[in-house]
Amino acid sequence: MTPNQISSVIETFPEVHLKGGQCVFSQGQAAENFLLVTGGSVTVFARSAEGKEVVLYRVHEGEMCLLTTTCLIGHRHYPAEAFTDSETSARVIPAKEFESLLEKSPEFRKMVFNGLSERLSQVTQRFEHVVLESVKRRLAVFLLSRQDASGSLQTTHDQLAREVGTAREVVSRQLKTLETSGLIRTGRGRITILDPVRLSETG
Amino acid sequence: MTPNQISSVIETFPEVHLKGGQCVFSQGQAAENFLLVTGGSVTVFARSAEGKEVVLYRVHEGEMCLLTTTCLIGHRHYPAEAFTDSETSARVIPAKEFESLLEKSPEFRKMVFNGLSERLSQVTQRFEHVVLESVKRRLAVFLLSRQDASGSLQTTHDQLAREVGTAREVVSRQLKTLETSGLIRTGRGRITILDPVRLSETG
DNA sequence: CCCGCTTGGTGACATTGTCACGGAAAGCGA
DNA sequence: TCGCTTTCCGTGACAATGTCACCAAGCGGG
Repeated sequence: MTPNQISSVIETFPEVHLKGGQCVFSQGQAAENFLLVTGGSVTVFARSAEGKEVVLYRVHEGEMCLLTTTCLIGHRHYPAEAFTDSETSARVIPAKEFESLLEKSPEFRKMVFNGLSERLSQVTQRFEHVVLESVKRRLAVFLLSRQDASGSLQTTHDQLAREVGTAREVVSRQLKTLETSGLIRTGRGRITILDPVRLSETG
Repeated sequence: MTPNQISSVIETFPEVHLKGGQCVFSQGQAAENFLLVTGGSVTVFARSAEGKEVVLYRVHEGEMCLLTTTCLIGHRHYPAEAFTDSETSARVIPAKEFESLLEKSPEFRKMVFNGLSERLSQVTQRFEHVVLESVKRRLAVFLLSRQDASGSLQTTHDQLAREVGTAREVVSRQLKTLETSGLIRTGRGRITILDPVRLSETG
C-alpha cells in the first residue's frame, strides 16, 4: 500500500470537527478510537490533584494522538487531558480497523512508529529542559519558537506557565525583567519580541 | 510466529555481557543495532552541558533499548547516555534483521510497540512527578519503591538526586529531616526505612 | 600510617514556587 | 452608557528548592 493509498483509506473514516479550546479527552476516559489530526492541533496536558498543569506535547496536522494507543496496548493509567489549540479536525479510526491496518500496511506501521517515537522524543526533550534549564531560558526559547512573522505572539502568562512548567507569577516576573531589559514588550494577552538576538542568549 | 519461536530466533543473535556501571552508549553515538536486555538492567540519563544529569527511564530484563530505534526512525538528535546498573547481558540485533522481524512477525511488532509505549509512559510519569510533586514526596516514593526485603537500600545521595531530578545537597537535607523525624536511618551508602507508613504519607 | 577518593554536611545566597491579595482591562447585558 | 463579571496581570511576603564553596568523615590502597 503506498502512502497515497493509505491516505485514501483514511479518508473513508468519519471526520470530526472541533472548535478551539475544546476538550478532546480527559483523565481516565476509555479509549476506543484512534485519532489522526487532519487540521489544527491538539495539546496534551498532565494535571496534578491540586489542578496544576503542564504541557506534555502537541499533536499537529498529519500526526496521531497516540495516548490512546499506549493506553490500550499497555493497560496503563494515563492521567492526561487534551484540548484543541484552535479549530481542529480529525479522522476517527476504530480500534479494530486500526489494528487491521497495522497488520496489513508497512507504511501505516511506519507512520505509527514515527508518531510514537516523535512523542517520546518530545516528552523527553521537554523533561530535560524543565529539569536542566532555568525558567528564563525556557521562557526565552519558547517565545522565540512561537513568534509570528512580526515577532509577536498572542498568549497569556498562564498559558506560558503551563508550557514551560512553572507558575504564572514566575512568568509575570520574568517577563517583567525581560521587558525592563528592553528585550520584549508586553501587553494584555500579547508579547512582542524586540531583540531576538539578546533574547536567544538569555539564560 | 509464536512468542516461543521469537525467543528462539532472538537467541540466534550474539549476546554481549557488561559489568555494572559500564556505559552502553553515549551522546550522539551512531546507532546501528537494537539491544534486547536479557539480564540485569540499564538506566538511561539525560545530561546537560554543565554535567547535570537526570534519569529518564530504566530498561529491565526482557525489554528493549529503543532509544536507538527512535533515533534511527526519526533522524533525531538524542542527547542521552545509558549505563548498566549491575552486571547485564543483552542480545544484539542488527538493524536489517530488526526491520525484517518487524515485517514478518506480528508478535515481535507487538513487543516493540509495547516497549515504545512503556517508555513513553515512564518518561511521562517521571516528568509529571518532577514538575508537580515536592522533592520530599518524590524521595519518599523512590525509597519505598526500591527497598529490599529488609527495608533498606544501597545508594548514594548523588544517585538519589539523579533519580528524583534534584541536587545532591537537597537530598542530603531532606534525608536529614526524615531521619530526625524517625522515618529512616542513614549511613554511608545506605538507607534503612524505619516507618514505611509515615514515609508513604510524606509530601 | 599517609594519601587520595568518594561520600556526606553545612552555611550563605540565588532562584523558583506558593499564597493571598488587589487592580486593570476586556466583555456583556440592561 | 453604566454596572457587573470575568479574565489577566502585578506584587509583597514567605516557603521550598537550587547553587556554590568548602570542609569533614569514611574507606581503600600503597
